[in-house]
Amino acid sequence: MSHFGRSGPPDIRDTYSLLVLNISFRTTADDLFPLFDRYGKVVDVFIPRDRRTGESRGFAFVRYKYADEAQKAVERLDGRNVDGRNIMVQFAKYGPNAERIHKGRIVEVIPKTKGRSRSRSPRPSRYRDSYRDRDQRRRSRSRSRGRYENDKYYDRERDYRHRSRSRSGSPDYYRGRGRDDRRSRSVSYDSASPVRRSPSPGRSPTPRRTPPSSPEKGSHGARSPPSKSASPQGRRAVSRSPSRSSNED
DNA sequence: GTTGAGCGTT
Repeated sequence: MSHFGRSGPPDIRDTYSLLVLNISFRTTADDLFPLFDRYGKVVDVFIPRDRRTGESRGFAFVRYKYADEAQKAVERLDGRNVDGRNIMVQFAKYGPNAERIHKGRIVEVIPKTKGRSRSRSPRPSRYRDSYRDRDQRRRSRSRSRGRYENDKYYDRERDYRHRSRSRSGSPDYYRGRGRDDRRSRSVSYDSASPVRRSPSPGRSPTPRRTPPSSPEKGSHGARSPPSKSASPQGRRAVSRSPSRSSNED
């Protein structure tokens, strides 16, 4: 537990980040710290976890104080069996802000001023793209892909749950969960109950009161002629097409 | 309770 609460990134300016992949989902930073600390001075160990479930994503970041120790840890811990899983230790390739990292050390990709114009600050607009890329990869990580080898089953089940909720066709279940969590912020992660929100019977998302246009309005002076005066067959044959009559409900 | 390519937090 190196950072739980409000301890952000300590200092990565003089540290070397190692990426540990293929770790168990229940492996915590405390389990990796003593293991990596054996080979050098570990500044901090961070394991990205899911914001919804809070579980580990299966990889961790270990920051060493010196590069030689980090290199040693990579060669020594790479391929080690941790918690029954063969972990893969390697130098981090990208930084927290998607900076280029060489040998675990952050090498700024900013163009060299070389006395050209030191006052000019580069404005890398890659923040947007980098975060977008991360989100896409993150949501692509589904915990159920091998089980649903048949896409039709997966799609059918997904549609079954969202058939009446939202037909926006979002291929992600994050939408529904995100909205549901957003609407009830008082719920905590550990206190999250799997209970579904009670369906609102009086749910009327589109309270359209007056129609935007009435073709019959102004023609006869009355938009709703008496039923006994006008037969439904006559109205349907005039204003409604037989093919679109099924849409009326 | 499940899963398994990849690159990170106040």
